[in-house]
Amino acid sequence: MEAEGALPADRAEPSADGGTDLDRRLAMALERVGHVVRTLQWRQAYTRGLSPIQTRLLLHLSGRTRPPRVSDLAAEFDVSLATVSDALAALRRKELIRREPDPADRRGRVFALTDAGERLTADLERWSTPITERLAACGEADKAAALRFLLDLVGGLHDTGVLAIARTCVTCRFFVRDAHDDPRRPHHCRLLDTPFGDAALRVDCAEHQSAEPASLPGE
Amino acid sequence: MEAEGALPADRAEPSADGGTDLDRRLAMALERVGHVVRTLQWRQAYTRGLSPIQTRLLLHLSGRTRPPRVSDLAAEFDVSLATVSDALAALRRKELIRREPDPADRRGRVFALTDAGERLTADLERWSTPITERLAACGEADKAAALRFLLDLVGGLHDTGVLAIARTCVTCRFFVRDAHDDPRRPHHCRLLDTPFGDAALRVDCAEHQSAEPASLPGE
DNA sequence: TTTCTTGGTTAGGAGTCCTAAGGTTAGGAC
DNA sequence: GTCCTAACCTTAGGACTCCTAACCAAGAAA
Repeated sequence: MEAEGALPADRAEPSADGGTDLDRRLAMALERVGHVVRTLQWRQAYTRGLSPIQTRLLLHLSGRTRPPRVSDLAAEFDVSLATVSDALAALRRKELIRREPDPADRRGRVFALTDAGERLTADLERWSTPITERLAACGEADKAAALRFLLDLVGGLHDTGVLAIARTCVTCRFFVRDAHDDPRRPHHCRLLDTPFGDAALRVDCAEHQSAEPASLPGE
Repeated sequence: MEAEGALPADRAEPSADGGTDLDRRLAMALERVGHVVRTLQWRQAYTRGLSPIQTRLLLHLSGRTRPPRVSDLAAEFDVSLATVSDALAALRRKELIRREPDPADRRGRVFALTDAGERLTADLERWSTPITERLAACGEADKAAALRFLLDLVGGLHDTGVLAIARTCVTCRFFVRDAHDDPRRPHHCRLLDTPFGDAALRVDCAEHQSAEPASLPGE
């Protein structure tokens, strides 16, 4: 945690090492939030005898339409194959997940929750209740703006290669930003052929298809 | 990662397990951001031969006015004394930090960066450049709103006891929200006796003093 | 076939994180 | 002053994360 200057700065002065003061404080705020998320997930998992990555794997497995492979999960969590393989083995020992050869290519293995895994996962999903309870007090417009801001940020970081995986609207080829005049529902999803607003932006859409040429100058 | 419904929902329908759909998606977005922060810090640290908690300790030590004790650091990072003690020992072996008995109470130990530690820390602080670079493209008003939103969230979670430590304006006894009519600088800091706006909100203020009775109904 | 390549697993090592069991120091009681 | 107890920290032991490197197994190509 970096220190802050002696006086509150509210102008955007470009500073010595990259980013304005506001930008750096915003990054610090994101770090604080990240810490909260980590802590909440950890607490939820610990009492159930699970480790952080095991929890994240279970949560990810739940609600996937098609079961992922080891390499998918490694890319998703930005860790090595070995690490995921290890954690998956632990979950298999606890009989929370099932492993099968990928029917499409029998070198690969795909994973799915067992019934016990489903039940536990439903419980783990409650890690966020302290946050959602707190959010209930916030204004809908503020929340929609925050959602859009955060997704634009992760979308941007995905485009610059920082993040390997991002299945959010703002990186999807079906997404058309500000396609409509209606300020309530400016965006458009070409897959569902529906207009929608910031508050409906998806974080992790099952139908997501990457808009690869996002970094090209033309189009 | 929970799955999302088949249609984009932009109304605030209270859902089965706590929180509206928007609230849950916002929590997921915060998780994504947390993942990005973790990943960036990890990458910055790994090539320097440091582990995540070692990095966080170094960053925290830098720019503290008074050197913290082991128990302070444990509370800060929501881990046990043993864990911090361990990581501090590793940093001491690498001669990045110095340990001394607390002059005020010689049971305690206080820690400060060595010169080598200072130099390395200046480098580690650059973990956030991918984020700040991306933020440079965002509007100042959006960033100020996001900063305020995030700090209100961590402030709220601090009040409800989820987070032990929060040295942000919104939890400080010197902070008066919306004290002035000027929409550019509505808030007031009673310590510095200065009005300021959302964009100047601090994340980790050295002068912070906890506003304890925040949870009381009266006042 | 034989070879190359890709997808996973396993082994070994450093580090995180816990609980439990020491060692010091501080502050009272006597 | 001496003893006791509480506070602060360190160490030990164990499960897990995370890496790299070495290893099998199955598809693809020669």
